[in-house]
Amino acid sequence: MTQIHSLVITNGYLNFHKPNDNKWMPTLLYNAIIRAYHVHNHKKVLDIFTQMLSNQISPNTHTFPPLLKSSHASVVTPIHGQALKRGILSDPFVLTTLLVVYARNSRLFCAQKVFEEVPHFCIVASNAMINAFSMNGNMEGALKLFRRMCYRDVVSWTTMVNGFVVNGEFYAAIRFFGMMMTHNDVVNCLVKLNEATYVSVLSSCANLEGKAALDFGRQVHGYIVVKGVDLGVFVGTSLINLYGKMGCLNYAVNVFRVMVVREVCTWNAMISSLASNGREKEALDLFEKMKKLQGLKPNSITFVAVLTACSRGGFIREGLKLFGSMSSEFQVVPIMEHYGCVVDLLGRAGHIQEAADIIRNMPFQPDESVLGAFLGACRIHGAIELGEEIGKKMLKLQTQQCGQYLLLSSMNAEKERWDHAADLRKEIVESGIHKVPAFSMVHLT
DNA sequence: TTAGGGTTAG
Repeated sequence: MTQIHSLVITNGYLNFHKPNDNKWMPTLLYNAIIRAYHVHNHKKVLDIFTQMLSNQISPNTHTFPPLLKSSHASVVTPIHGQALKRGILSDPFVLTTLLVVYARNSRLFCAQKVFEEVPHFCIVASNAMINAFSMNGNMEGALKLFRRMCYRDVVSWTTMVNGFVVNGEFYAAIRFFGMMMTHNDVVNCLVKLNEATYVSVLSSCANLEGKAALDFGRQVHGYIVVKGVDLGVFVGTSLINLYGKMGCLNYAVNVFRVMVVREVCTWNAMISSLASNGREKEALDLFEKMKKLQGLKPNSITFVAVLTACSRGGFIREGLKLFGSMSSEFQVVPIMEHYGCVVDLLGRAGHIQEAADIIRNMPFQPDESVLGAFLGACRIHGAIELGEEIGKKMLKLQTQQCGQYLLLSSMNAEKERWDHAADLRKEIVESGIHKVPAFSMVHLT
């Protein structure tokens, strides 16, 4: 990439207008380079754009989409200004990209303002705006716009279903999918469901508990089979995830077997399913197979899955070995989740000191998930002093989840250290953390 | 040459 770039520069194409050249030539070249950097090394895109301007080459409508998508949040507004200055702010491609980028940076109001500038009804911009609302937690706005649209396509419907999923409204997602299936748009074959639609609805089923969600997911699976939809990576992985979460391991294995193309995420879903259904050893075997037979490179999520398998299966040595190999062998830098797994791994087995050492040597501050795993272990194995040290740290974090503090308090109580237990409860109250009252629900049909 | 929706962990 850099070599091609240098070649173009040394040939002088990017620096001046040659008299008889097509005057758009430098713009086209810059656009091509910006697009290529956007894909391969997006941090350099702004530099190239600056260079373009300093060489007095005019950007056009094709310059802005990859430039905006590569840019840091802090430069979106100045680039917006540039587009305005260049008189290309009525272009739907530029406007839609701006809208998407503002929404991605949680600037919903700016996204809405940009959307209002789109001169005519544009299905792509409208769908992008629906997504902007959903990603910023405003499903009401998304629904209002969806209803107002003069026509909708499969992306409009799927974006709505997915919006409910990312906002945790799984029942609403399933209901909306049901509406979609009976709507004229679909019934009259104006809109054909695609992989993304199935993925969104399967994901909402997987996030629910109970037989009803499993049955619905199986119906969707049946529909996919009847319609002769190829089991692509996305749909296949979603099905494995659904069956794995629902405890139907055999179904998950069957889907995994018939899939022709499997990517890392597919293997991750299968490894996780095995790990969470009591087949930890098979999860680790599959991990070996993935590396050796398929030559695939495990990613961050793969390691969460295998470390979970080790933790649940009590494979301490294997787990520590895997954790140690992450950076050195696979260039995967451990993040909070991995530390959580290792602390859980050691803690469950009663290696409290080693778990504490891991926490002390973390390159960043542990969060409540890591400390919580440790505290749980301290409680089970009666390590009161260490538990207190970590518990105090958690109080300093001032999170609003009180479960773990109460756990610490009960630890003291169990050991009949009532004064400590009482002090801790007092500290909890003073730090403004509230206990969420437990509740149960009865579903009336 | 350009814009919109999707899978995997806890």
